Amino acid sequence: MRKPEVTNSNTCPIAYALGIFGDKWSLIILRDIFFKGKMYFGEFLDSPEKISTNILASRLLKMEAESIISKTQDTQNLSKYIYRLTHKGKDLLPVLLDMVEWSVKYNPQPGISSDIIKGAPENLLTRLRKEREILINDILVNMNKNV
Amino acid sequence: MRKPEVTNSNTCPIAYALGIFGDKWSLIILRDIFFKGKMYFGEFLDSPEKISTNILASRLLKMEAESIISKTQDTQNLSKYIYRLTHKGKDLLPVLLDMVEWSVKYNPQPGISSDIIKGAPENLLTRLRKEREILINDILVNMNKNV
DNA sequence: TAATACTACTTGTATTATGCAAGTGCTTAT
DNA sequence: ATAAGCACTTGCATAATACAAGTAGTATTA
Repeated sequence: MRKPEVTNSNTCPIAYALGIFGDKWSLIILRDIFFKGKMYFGEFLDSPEKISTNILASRLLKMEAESIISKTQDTQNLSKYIYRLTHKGKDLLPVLLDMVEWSVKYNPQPGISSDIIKGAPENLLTRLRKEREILINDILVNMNKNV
Repeated sequence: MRKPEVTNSNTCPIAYALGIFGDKWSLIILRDIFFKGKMYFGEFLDSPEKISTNILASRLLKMEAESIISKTQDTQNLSKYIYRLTHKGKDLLPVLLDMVEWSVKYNPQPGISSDIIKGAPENLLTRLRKEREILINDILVNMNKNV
């Protein structure tokens, strides 16, 4: 991987955002953190999309460099590292939720992504539309509770 | 380019969305349609991001195949084609707006993306938060008025 | 305490996607 | 009739990704 591109602060907002997380794998990782509560390198490898180790490493590095996630050593097991969302990263949840809402509307046979929102799969769409703030709070609160 | 991957209807909503528009160039094109009012192949080539013709052609084809955009011949000039958003495509505006909102918050020196929203650059953030529905309507209404 | 396994990576190579320059075919203006 | 505009396509060099294997530090097991 080459040196992570320094954020171009002179581009338009969309281009700025795309330069940071506008690729498939970064968003898959963010999904796993938000909706699946994942924190470890090995957990990200388990996703059905099958990200490879070098790409995962490069994306984690880039998102850490962009202050979207933080990396800390696991005090319970020093060979593991914990990846968490920063505030800047948590603020990306609306983007992900809009994608979910759009997909639920247009994908004929959607699987449920929000595994972390237990017991509320069928009314997800309703909550996305009418209880957005509450839903966002629920996800953020449940995220790091080792579901 | 290889045959556009058939939409996998069994994936999670995020993966479904990413499979359709989850790459830099598709979203740049959508930005140009939503915020710059672009409609022609040649107009998309003019963006500062400098998309190349083969990539532009492949993305337009894919988004057309996914019913995000439609392609019609320009009756005023038969050598030109007009690309417009379908309803499915217009429903992606919230995703783009969330990206703008996030970028405006975290990019120290943002350029203004919403060229189409004239006379309201400084209170964009306010509108994004408090008048979202009105803003969405404004953008969609102004989009195809050859600004 | 030595050997095995776990965890987070890195490295090398084949494959795929992208960037760039040039060309093609149809339409329109001169 | 000729040239210019427009939307592509094609060929090739370069860059990104996928896949398999290897490495180094920590933890577990015998």
